[in-house]
Amino acid sequence: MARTTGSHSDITGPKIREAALRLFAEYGYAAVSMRQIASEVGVQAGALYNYTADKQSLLAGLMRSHLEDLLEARAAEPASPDPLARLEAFTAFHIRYHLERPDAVFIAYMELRNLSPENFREIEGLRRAYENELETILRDGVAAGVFDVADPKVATLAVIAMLTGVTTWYREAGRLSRDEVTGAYCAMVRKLVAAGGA
Amino acid sequence: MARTTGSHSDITGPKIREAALRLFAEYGYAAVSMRQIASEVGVQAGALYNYTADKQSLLAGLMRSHLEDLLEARAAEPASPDPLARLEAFTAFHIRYHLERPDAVFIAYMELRNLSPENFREIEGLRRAYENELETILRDGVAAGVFDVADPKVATLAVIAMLTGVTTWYREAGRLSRDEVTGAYCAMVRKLVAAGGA
DNA sequence: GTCTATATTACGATAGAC
DNA sequence: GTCTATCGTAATATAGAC
Repeated sequence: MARTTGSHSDITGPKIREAALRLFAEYGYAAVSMRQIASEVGVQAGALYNYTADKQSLLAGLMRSHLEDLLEARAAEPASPDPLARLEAFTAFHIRYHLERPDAVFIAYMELRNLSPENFREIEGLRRAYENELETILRDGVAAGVFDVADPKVATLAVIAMLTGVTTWYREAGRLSRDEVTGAYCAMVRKLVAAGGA
Repeated sequence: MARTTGSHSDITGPKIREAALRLFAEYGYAAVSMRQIASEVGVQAGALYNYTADKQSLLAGLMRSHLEDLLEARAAEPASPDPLARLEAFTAFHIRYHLERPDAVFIAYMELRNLSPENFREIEGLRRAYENELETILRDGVAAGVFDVADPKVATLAVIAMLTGVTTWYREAGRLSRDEVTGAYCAMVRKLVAAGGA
C-alpha cells in the first residue's frame, strides 16, 4: 500500500508514548512540556495532537497501559494450589516486572494526583484489582492454616509497598543481582506471613 | 517595639512555608505557582521573595526542615539496650511521626527530582542518616542473636518502605485506628526480622 | 500527517513607589 | 515589608497551508 509523504502514524504514536514515559519519569508530568516531548520525537508540538486529545490523556493512557499490562502479565503466570508457592511466585513476578519498567512504575505511583477525577477512578480501580491478587493469596493461606496474617488487607498493602520500594534503590551495577534481591525479598515476605512453626 | 505599618515578617514567613507545604503536597512542586502560594497567604507574589531567594530554595527548605525535625525527634526518643524493644520503638515512632505530617512526608519522597544537585545531595544525606538508625538496630539484633536478617541494608530499605507506605492509604475515618495500625505493623516487622524460634 | 504561525494565558523574578 | 507594574519567557492548544 502506498503511503502519503510524511505519513508515519504507525511509528510516531509509539515514539510519542515512549518519549513521554521517559520524560515524565525523569522530570515529572507537570514539569514536562509538549514541546519537549515533540522535540524528543523529532516533530513539532502541534503534531502531537494527532495522537492525543491533550496532555492529560497522554498521561492517563500511559498509566492505563502500564496497569493493564501488569494485570495481563500476572494473569499469564502459572497458578498453583499451594498458597506459599503462589506467594513466592507473586513476589518474584512483582519484583521482576517492576524492575524491568522503572519509568512506568514511577509514573504510575507518582503522577496519580495529576489525573482528572474520572481518570483517577479508573486507574485506582486497576491498581486495586492488582492488590486483590495478593490479598486473595494471603486469605487463602490463612484459611489453609499455612499463613498467620492478622489483617490481610493491611498485610497486602505492606507487602506491596515493601516490594515496590525496590525500584527506588536497585541499580543494575549495584552490590546485588536481581536474583539475589528477589531471593532476599522472598525470604522476608515468607517470614512476614509465616504461620507458627515456619 | 513599634512596628512599621504592614510589617508582618514574623508571621508571613511561616505562613508562606505552610501554604507551600500544603500546595506542593496536593498539586506537586512543578504544578504550583508562586502566585498561588502568595494568594493562599494573602500577599502579592513579589512579597514572597522577601522570604525566599527563589522557588527552589523554598522547596529545599521544606524538605530540609522535615528531615532535620525527623532526626531530632528520633534522637529525643528514649533508647534501650534491647534490640527488639528498640525496633518496636522505631516502628511506632516512624508511623506516628509520618502520619502526623502527611504533607511533609509526601513532599520529601516525591519531590526529590525537583531539587538542584547540591540540594539533592544534602537531602539524601539526611535521609541516609535516618535509615542508618534502623540499620544499626538490625545489625545489633543480629549480633545479639535475636534477629535473623540476611542482609541488613536490604531489610532496612524494605522495612522503611513498608512503614512509610502507611501514609498512602491510612485515613483517620477508616476501619483502623492509629494504634491498631501501629500494632499491626509492629507485629509484621517483628516477624520479618525474628530469629529462629520467635 | 506534519508543518508554520499564532491566539491566549501564565510563569518566575525584579524594580521602584509607599 | 508589601504593593503595583512589568520584563522576558514559555506554556497548551488551535488554524490553515502543504
